[in-house]
Amino acid sequence: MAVSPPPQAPPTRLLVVEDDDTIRETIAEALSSEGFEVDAVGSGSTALERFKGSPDNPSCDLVLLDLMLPGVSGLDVCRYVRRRGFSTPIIVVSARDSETDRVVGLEIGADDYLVKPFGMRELVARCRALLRRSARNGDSGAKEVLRFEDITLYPEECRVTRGGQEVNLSPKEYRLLEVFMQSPKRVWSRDKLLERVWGIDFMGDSKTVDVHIRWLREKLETNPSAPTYILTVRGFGYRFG
Amino acid sequence: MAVSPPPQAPPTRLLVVEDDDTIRETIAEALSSEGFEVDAVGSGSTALERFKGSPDNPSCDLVLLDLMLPGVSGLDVCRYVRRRGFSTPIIVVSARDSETDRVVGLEIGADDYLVKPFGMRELVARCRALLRRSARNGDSGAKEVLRFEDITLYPEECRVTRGGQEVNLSPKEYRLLEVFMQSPKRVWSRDKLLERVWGIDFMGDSKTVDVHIRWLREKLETNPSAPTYILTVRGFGYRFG
DNA sequence: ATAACACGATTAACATTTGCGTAGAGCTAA
DNA sequence: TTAGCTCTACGCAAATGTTAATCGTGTTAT
Repeated sequence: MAVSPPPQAPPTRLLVVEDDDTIRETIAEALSSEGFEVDAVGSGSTALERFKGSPDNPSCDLVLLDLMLPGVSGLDVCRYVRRRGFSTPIIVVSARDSETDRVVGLEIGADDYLVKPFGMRELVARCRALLRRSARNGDSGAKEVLRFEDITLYPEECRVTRGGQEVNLSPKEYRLLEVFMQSPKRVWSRDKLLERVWGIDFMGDSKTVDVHIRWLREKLETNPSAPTYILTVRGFGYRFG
Repeated sequence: MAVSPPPQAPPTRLLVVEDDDTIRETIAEALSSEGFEVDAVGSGSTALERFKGSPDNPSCDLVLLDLMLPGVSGLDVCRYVRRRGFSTPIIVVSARDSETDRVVGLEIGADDYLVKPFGMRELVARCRALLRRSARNGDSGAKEVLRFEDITLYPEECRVTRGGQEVNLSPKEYRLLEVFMQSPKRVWSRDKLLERVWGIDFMGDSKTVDVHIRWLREKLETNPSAPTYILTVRGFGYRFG
């Protein structure tokens, strides 16, 4: 397959729910080292907080859920998540090994049921398989059009307009703008931008960002030397809006 | 007013691939009694015949695949199915129990890996869970004629015309055009196209896409070097329209 | 206030990537 | 066999990305 594409997509976010500190850490580490962004919590109630928002805007892309939790059990979490309308993929992880346990877990809305102890390679493979399946169904593909004042960015079409006029951006310029528009007002350091747009393995100078910002301004701003969209925050970086 | 007939959903069709007659019968019976339509075959080569058609017209909705088959192995079947671009859910069923076996199975494109012996209730639960997850794809059967300007694509007949004139496309060219026409304006990266048209485990170069795009333009465009249908989006991929 | 300094802006030279077009080899089916 | 399809390889040209040197401007210490 071709060279992996630059990180135009934000990293996949996994929620790990497990009360045993050792296991939780092991899992979190294994998944992090595979490039996932891991949010590891130790209780069901904390897990529930991650699903307070709208199902259209889930705070994670996949849940690893231990069943035997003190207080709010894993089954409760699963039920709650589904009842609230989230279709986030869930892999249940449990020491309970009976067929009935598995069936109940799956029927309650989990996508997979993995019995402890298990190997990290299998865990990762199952996560990947499930994410692959979910991605294909476009659950996560609902990229919304981003707007700010008279600027519009169409993620599906890699296209930007200002005041209805097409703006022709290079890939780096486009991704910079995309990152900016995904969180207006937020200040981005050069390093964070490099990480988001160029990828973690970029080894060059952070000054590179300056140049691309300049070019982006050239194409977006009315007066590139007195920008109104992409603002400089001296000593910190840049922000949009 | 007449009573409207109950909206009858077509039954879910499962393909069971298992060489052991007893096991195959047991599985087929268990699944039939759950309301599934079961197509049980005893060899890999027979299974392959079920995937001769177009990925948009799969002959089944889920595959239960034994790995240890005489002749064409289960892994071969899985690989073939994915390589041809089918996204049909696959549950691998195997006596092989090592973590490596499972990881390989999942990485090759299976959605789940179930170790023999297993209970029928769990099997059914896993089928249901997987179908539930895949269901969002839902539009199996839509098969509408796709039009854009003077180009028309007839999915049922795998046929394309431009200005009423028949355009003779190879399978890859046809699939490419089909993917494009299913979402006009949308930008497709080479990798995404490989995934959609070639299947997830295609191991070749993404430059391959370029060449097929070239051929497609050759047959579709008035001036292939100045395309008006299939446009290049430098740094991102291609788009239609 | 002003000089020294730090940081960002700007530009141009240079390097790399990307896409196009072509040719040819491997494979399969008629 | 021939013919069609698929994939890989290579060279070219243009677009894009990176580096580095210089210029401006705001900040700070004296």
